[in-house]
Amino acid sequence: MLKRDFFARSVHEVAPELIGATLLVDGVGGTIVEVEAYDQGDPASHAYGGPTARNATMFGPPGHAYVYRSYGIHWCLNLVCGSGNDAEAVLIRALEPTAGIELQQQRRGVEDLRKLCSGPGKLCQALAITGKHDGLPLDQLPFQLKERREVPQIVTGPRIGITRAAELPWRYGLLGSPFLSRVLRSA
DNA sequence: ACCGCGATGCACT
DNA sequence: GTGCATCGCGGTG
Repeated sequence: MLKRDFFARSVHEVAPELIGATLLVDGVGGTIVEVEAYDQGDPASHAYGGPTARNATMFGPPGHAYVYRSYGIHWCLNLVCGSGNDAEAVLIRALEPTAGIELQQQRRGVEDLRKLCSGPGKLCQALAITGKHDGLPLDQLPFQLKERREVPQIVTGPRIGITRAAELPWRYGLLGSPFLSRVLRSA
């Protein structure tokens, strides 16, 4: 299990190490295959411009979940990193489903495994992550984060769906995975 | 393969 | 009022 110390480092160290780790919420989830890093002073980050009610969790201690509503419809999950109060977080963008697949299919209304968790909004729907998870510690139920066993091959590229600082190659993916939100070519 | 759009909430100007 | 760290659908190559 990943402990809080794991997250108490620069988001740029933590983000690539999350590829291959296992994320479960109430026993449902899979292998992390795609993430994005957002750091302090990043114009694309919710924390850019200082603390607000929405981003308060990002300014709190590492090892906690930051969950926000996206486009009024979806939820997105971040894992807070850094030494504390420095507003760094990793956006979880895609999983390869491995646990509770039937439940995920039911929640998503789709059968195709590649469509269950291939996007930040999709995986929150599949794992039933909502605003009530915002601020919860990652080393306690309902969360379970398991360290990867082997170092996977990782591809980097620009982040997705942002306009500011879009050129920064802070998206990390598992090489060749069919469960990514979009194809990732080396940058 | 890409492009446009609507749904819907809320932080911020 | 504007702009999103999105998704799914329908249109066009």
